[in-house]
Amino acid sequence: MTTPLRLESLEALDAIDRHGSFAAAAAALYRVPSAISYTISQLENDLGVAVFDRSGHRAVLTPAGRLLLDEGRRILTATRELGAAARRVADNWEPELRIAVDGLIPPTDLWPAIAAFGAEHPAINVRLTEEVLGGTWEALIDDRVDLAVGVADPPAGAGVRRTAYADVAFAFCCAPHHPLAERTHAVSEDELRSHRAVVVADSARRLSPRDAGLLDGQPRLTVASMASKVAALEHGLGVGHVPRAWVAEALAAGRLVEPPLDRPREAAQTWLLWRSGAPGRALAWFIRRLGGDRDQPMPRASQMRS
Amino acid sequence: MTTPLRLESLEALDAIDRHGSFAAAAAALYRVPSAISYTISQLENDLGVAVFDRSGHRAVLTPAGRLLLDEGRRILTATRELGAAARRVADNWEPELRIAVDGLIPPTDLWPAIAAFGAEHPAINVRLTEEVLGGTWEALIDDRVDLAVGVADPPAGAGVRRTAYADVAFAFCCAPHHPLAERTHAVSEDELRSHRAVVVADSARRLSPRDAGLLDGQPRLTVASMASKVAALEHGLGVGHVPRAWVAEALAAGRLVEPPLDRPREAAQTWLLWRSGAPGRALAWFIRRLGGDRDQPMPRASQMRS
DNA sequence: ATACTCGTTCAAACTTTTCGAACGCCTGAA
DNA sequence: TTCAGGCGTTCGAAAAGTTTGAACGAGTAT
Repeated sequence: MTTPLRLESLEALDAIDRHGSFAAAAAALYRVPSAISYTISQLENDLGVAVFDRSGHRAVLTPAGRLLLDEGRRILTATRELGAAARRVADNWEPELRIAVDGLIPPTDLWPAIAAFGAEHPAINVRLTEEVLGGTWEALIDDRVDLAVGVADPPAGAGVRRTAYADVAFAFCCAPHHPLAERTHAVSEDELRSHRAVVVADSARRLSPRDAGLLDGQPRLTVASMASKVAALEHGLGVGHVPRAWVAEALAAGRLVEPPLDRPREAAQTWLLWRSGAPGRALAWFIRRLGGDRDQPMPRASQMRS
Repeated sequence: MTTPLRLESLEALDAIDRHGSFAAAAAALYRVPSAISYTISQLENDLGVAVFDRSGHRAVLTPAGRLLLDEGRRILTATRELGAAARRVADNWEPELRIAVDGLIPPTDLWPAIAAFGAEHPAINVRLTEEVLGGTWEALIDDRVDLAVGVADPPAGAGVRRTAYADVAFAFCCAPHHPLAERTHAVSEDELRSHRAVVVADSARRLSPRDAGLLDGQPRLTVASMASKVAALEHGLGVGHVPRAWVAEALAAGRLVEPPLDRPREAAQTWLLWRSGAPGRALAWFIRRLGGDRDQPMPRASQMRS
């Protein structure tokens, strides 16, 4: 139940190794050599283990001493880091900020912000997850993430705040060797229904999954992520709407083409969402960086579009 | 340079959380409540952070306090474990024992010994690697492992001790659909030369690789491990000698067959090897368990069979 | 109301750590 | 070889830090 080791002993051990002698360590720690001697013999007493071999003239580490030095340094580092982390928490900085990016947004969109944050606050971890449709919202309200980026039609819900994020424009794509690729006049909804659609599965675990604007009766290929959807489209496995940012390069390179559509899909307004209540400073940093200042409360359910 | 945290503070924090109140923690630590109060306020002073919220009647952890408690417990555990590990090292127990098993020996051969060791000494790590031919020896003399198991023809070398390990009998195998499978009369060396041999690559990184008793001019398929060799033989990719223990099951199940051979390969004597010098107690444990007491010095080079 | 528990504060008793001086040992230069 | 200088230990005295017990105010359960 009692700690058989004092941090000061490890600190002395570290200083001795770092400076080469008891005397030099004493100087470095603003203490007198006998105090270091005392601290080390106290360590040896606590442990019942010889840390230095004093048979020669200069004290030299025993194998056990070596282990204490090496592992002890890890403990010292962890301890200092813990102190610093506690101070950050008290200062309202989260130890880790968890962000979910919706499949609508290419994760690369966030890299500049994350890089900038990392440069400013190297000690705060950022955990990025990718979610789809309802999964993004669910991750937020289940407290699995602190910030949701790029949610298209946030359901009504108390306790969530939001600010506008990007407008996402869609491209209707298929592979160049797909039957629809040669079309010069617009494709009707009826005609579309006979071609397999590639859709991304809702990543919600708990809430009922939502459809992503699908025409009924259309055959589907369901994949797990937007990246897989793009790959499936490129391989000619079907057709589908994809955020333009995901496929700009593939369209330019000719790996995908855009058949004209009778009723093109409208751009979607997407949002930045976070739970209301006092946000931590890391969260505030990201909200400000990604969303600017246009924070607004979630509308009541009656005001939501379905 | 100075540690802004005392282990006793973390211990007090842990006791408070564990027992529910300052008073109960004091009792558990055989101290008086005011001493606990003192220790905690010292922690708060060191850190400049409130650990408990005293606005209510009972003190309750702040978020920073929660972090200190959770992470502090890890530090306490690591510290205690370090003390114990140092004591073991001083007592000549290695913190980790590294064992190389030669490809001749199925790794499962060692599991009973490793399981027994783990039960006796749960705190000592065992690292098992698999090597082939010269690689096993090399791992030992390069100090990448402490013990080599199942080496067939150890080269002469100072500074290595040995004791006999298993005799390994070989089976000459091929797949049932291989041309040699139907043979009823013995296969000559000449004839053998026209069939592809599956051989295991020597895992030595530095020393010149050794051949594994191969007939010159025979086409080869070289694989990385005995397990791959068995798999290759089962798929009919060639023929080869395999330690009987590796293929007993495949032979019984008919996935491999044994064509009769003109000159069957003799069983090989294998050895347990370790560097001479005072062995740690974990090493001694394994030597005793795997090799019994028949430890004998390595013969001089002139006495070695090539 | 009352009795109880909680956590804090304070001065006094106590324990631990640091200091400085003295010592013995070894190394390297003269 | 001697000798100067550095190393690490020991010891008593001084300083610093911790623990104690009593007193207190504040909340809770009866």
